[in-house]
Amino acid sequence: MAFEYKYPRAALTVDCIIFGLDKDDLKVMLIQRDIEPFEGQWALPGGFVHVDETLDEAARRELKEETGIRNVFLEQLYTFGDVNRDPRERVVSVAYYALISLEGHKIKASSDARNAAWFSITDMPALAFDHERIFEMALQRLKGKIRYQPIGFELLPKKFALSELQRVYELILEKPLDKRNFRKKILSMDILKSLDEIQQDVSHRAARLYSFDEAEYRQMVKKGFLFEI
Amino acid sequence: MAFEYKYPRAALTVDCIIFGLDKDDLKVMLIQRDIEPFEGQWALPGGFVHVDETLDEAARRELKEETGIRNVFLEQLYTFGDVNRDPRERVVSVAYYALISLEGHKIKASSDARNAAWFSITDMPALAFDHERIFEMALQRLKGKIRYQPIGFELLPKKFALSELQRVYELILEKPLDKRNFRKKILSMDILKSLDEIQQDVSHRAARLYSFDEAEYRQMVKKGFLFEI
DNA sequence: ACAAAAGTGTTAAATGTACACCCATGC
DNA sequence: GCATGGGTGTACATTTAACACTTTTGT
Repeated sequence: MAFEYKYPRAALTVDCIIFGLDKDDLKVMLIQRDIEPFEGQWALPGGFVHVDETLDEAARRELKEETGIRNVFLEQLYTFGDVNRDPRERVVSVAYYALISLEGHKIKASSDARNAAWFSITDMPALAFDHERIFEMALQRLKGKIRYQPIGFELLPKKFALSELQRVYELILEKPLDKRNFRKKILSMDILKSLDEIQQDVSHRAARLYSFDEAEYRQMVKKGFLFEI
Repeated sequence: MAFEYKYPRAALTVDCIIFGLDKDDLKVMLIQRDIEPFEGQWALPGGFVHVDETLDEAARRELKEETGIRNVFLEQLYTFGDVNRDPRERVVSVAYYALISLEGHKIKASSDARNAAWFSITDMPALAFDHERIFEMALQRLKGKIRYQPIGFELLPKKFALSELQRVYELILEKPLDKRNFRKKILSMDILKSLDEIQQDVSHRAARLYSFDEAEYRQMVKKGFLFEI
């Protein structure tokens, strides 16, 4: 069976930049290609958009297939449509980025036989296609967005210490932040629930744990609140 | 001649939200559809992406065909890919938004026979397809972006008065701004060139004209400057 | 002379920034 | 007892916000 059109059509794919926080390291999941073109090179996970699924659905499907993870932060980044970005034929790719925590649950890197691995964003290999450009744009988006949207939490487990949150910001913004000022600012927003729990298994004084109060945040946004670090 | 593929492929289009500033009115260009579906309804200008042009090129081509204008601010907004957004078949649309000034040069609304017109954003008709959603997102983007990127100038002629710039901000942010504070802030950034020219043909004291100093702005950004209103 | 918008400074309040020590815990 | 990070307050600097009158020009 074949499908016929009057004019040539581009193939449509989604590519995912999956950011995962692993202790003090921000990492990205890459897959080693096992076919030409760019055989053996690392690339962003992705695949074709089915004709009966939305773009978001396609991205979530890919994400699930590659990492087994559902219900994570996933947002459309940009659509890349240079004519020769794929040497085989015209391929337009809608890029998404996801934020997940690698702490606690082990995130499998790929469900099938393909070679997949996490790379620190400071130590990336050469990437196939225009994936370096996609990666750069994702980093820029993350850097910009973390300052005025509460997405830093998405890289942490549900329950986290303030110092962990601070480290997320320092990693992404690439500059040190003052501990007291950071705490003052983030707590003054009243979007964190202070839990009656503390860190476990640390070899020093255990920190109090907090969780992001999304319901409260939404309420406040309705009333005109603007998150800003 | 026909083109055959193993799997069904979505059609790929670009849609443009063309914002034009007309005195105190922010307007959007719409085209009245002359074929089904949604015949007679208003829609965003747009069309198919050719297989040998990039997405940006497709958007600029559409823009030129509809308004005759080149060299304007044009930026990708978002890609819309709901399965049934077009009742005929699967169509994925990459939306772009453009900012232009309607002052001075008369911008033709459409080059061909189609019925095209400018609508104030506060007085929009029902739109075809999911174009209302696209329009809403474009407005949101504009609202957000104008605060931290120097794009307000794009809605004005090259030479403009500070009060005109202020009105752009007031229109888009939907709130009044203090004249003295606004001037202080924008002038303190040193991204405006003060011209030795004044407004012509106004029936009151003529204001000094300014122009956006893009070269200077780029320099400053390199050194870490962040535009913010 | 009046209508319309241009242009101009000061003050108080709020916010941001810099900074250092004691505390609790595990080893 | 010492190493490690947790937790806390204040003073100063900067930024924002509120506010009203004189000037210029065209009619």
